[in-house]
Amino acid sequence: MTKIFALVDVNNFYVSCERVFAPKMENVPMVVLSNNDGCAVARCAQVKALGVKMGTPWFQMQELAKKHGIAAYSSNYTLYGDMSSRVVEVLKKFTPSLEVYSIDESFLAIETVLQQYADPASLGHIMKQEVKDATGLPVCVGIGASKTLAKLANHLAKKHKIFAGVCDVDSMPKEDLYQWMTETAAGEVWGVGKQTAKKLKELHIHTVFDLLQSPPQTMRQQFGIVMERICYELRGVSCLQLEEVAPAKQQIVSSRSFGKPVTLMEELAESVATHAARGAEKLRAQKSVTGALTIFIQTNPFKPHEPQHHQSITIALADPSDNTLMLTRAALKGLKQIYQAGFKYKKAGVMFNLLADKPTVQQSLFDDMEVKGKSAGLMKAMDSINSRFGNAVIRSAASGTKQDWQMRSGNKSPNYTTRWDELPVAQ
DNA sequence: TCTGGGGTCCTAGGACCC
DNA sequence: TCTGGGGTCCTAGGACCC
Repeated sequence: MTKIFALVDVNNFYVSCERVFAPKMENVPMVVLSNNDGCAVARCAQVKALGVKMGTPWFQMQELAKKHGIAAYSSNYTLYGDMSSRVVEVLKKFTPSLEVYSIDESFLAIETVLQQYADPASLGHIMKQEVKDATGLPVCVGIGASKTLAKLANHLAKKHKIFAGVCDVDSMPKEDLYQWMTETAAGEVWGVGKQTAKKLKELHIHTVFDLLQSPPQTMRQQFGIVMERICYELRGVSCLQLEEVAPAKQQIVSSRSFGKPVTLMEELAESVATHAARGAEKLRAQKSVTGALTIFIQTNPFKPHEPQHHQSITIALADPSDNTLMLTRAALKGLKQIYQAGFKYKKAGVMFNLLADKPTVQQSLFDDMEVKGKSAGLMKAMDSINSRFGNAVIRSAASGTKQDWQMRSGNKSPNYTTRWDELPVAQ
């Protein structure tokens, strides 16, 4: 059966969540601010129209805020997480084949349920209405033969009123789709960021339609495997599967910027200990243990004239653990190694490396162990992890570069080997 | 001891996503 | 004065081993 993907995405998610509980804000221009009320992480439609970009520092938009009466809310991630789950519950009633892609987006495989509806767009409109009724949140729905096309459709649904929030590029006449693609910049495509868009422009690829017409194999040579996949996906060849079961995290990070610069070891220790504990909670929530953790502290990169100190250290644990006390102790031990008095620190955090079979040990600390040279240190770290997890696992699963894989598997790509064989020859 | 090529593994960092 | 937090994947190139 031909695959059909739907992407359901909440409009201005954080702002919409706040508005559900503050209806009087419905028509007031507003933003939601990051931690420490530092910068805008969500903007309503009106504020977007004023040209305020994602991540704009709040202090930089004071004048604009005064002029247009922009309200600012501090973020409440517990609320957003809860609202997110409610949306997913509503969508799961349509099909269990659902991938929660982010806090405000889900992909659904809808080909098996389509016969119950007049057409895909009708299904989209019903989803939209049911989410609105159950949660109060407005969503847009994009429908297409690949995830990338569903993303593109969702973009069109959001941007052009004519779609009324639901756009199905799969049922659309080809001339119409090509017209929309001609009117949409290549940089809007999922996976094409700023740098890539710039490079594309140099090759006179400006619009989505231009990109569609570029041969995938050629694009692979110029941009790599990610771009090749994008090109196929735009042509309706689905290369990205629905991931219904969220894979376990490969790393868990807890970090925060400080409201004010921090110079004292004790204050950093307090922060690092908190992050270790938070990370440990996340670990236990996904039933994982970590074999190594990285502690990092940073000065303010926005003040390049001030002395900068970005330092991190990775510690291999004697035993993989999810224990708060153990992890906190290790984190503080690491902090002591990298802390230097006299710097104004602006951020601190802890990262857990979860891949027992693919450890990332940059710099290891071993008591009573003289490590000569980087490589010797790494090998000792590897050996110490090997001895706990078993050699076979680590050695056989060691990561490979593209070149390694090409040699091992006969010039196939590492992550898409099975899929690759299924791809039809491009027209 | 010197020399070189091929294979392997890892790091660092870029780019992207929300 | 004030500038988010949490992720993934890919690649170039260095270090090392045989």
